[in-house]
Amino acid sequence: MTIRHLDHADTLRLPVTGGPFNFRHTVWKPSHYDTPLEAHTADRSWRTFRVGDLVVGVRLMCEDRTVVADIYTDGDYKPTHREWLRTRLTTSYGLNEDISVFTALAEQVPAMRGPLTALAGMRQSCPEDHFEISVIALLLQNMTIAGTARMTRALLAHHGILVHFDGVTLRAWFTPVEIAQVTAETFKQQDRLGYRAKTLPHLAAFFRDHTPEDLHGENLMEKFQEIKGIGSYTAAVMASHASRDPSVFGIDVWNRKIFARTILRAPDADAEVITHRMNALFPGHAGTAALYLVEHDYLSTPVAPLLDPSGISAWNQALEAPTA
DNA sequence: AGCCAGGTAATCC
DNA sequence: GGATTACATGGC
Repeated sequence: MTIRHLDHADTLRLPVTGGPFNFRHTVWKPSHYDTPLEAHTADRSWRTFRVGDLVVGVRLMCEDRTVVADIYTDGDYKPTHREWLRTRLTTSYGLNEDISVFTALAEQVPAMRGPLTALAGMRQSCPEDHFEISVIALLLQNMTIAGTARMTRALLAHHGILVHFDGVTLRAWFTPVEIAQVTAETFKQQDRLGYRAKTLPHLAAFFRDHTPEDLHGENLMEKFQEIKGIGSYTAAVMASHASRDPSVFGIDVWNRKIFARTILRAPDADAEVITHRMNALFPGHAGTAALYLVEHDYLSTPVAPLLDPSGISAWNQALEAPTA
């Protein structure tokens, strides 16, 4: 179990455009389950990224209308990496996105009053790339959050990269190329993915052979669902998060009840009814509305609460333990 | 001890 | 077609 120590290599100052910005609720989402990929305190966040072969640790803070990203790496950091990271971070957290159209629509909907007030300026976040978010969506299929978190830890412990930077210990994703030769049997026996094990090699091959850019828009969604084990939910999570399509959201048995309760004032409802209602209320922005409804629902009882700064060392020890 | 979970595809009428 | 069921797993 080797650990890689990443050194400070750069500081990026990323301007925020497009109206109000809520740093904390953009970078840390109350509904997101705990992973070794990131850590958050009240005013700063740490997150790992892959830039191809390069492994990068990022510490994020916010000064007024600027996100300050300190970059840590142990590789050969080149100017192209700087530009790639500038683009990746700006896109991942929607720093250049204008959500005023959504806000104007939401102000007309009583059910959105609470979410808008509490979360004003929150934007979609997806530090994962298309492959990584697809793995997460795959692990969410028909599984409890505890089970999804367990499988995520197993995959990252066995196939990811353990890193230490700026006083925190985290893991970084594997790339499609790095797990291309891992068999479904290994994912099943070693990582305990259950029936999802069969899908992961296809996911890796898909994103090894296609860049999301050359399969844009609906074409990507359609091609993606040709993979056995990838259905409308997993594809929608990829589209709404990594492709950042504000009109799309994946419906599952969990958020379905949240939407039914908040929008339809019912304990539950058919997915088709919810989709129709959300699209009618928020044409072109139903995905953003879904994001606000879910995060507001979890704001008072977050799945993975913010760490106290003194809690970071305990976090580190848990990850560095051999069984992590 | 069972259920069943932030789905999907195969099978059945 | 739409309804029903198997799929793997382990936390509660």
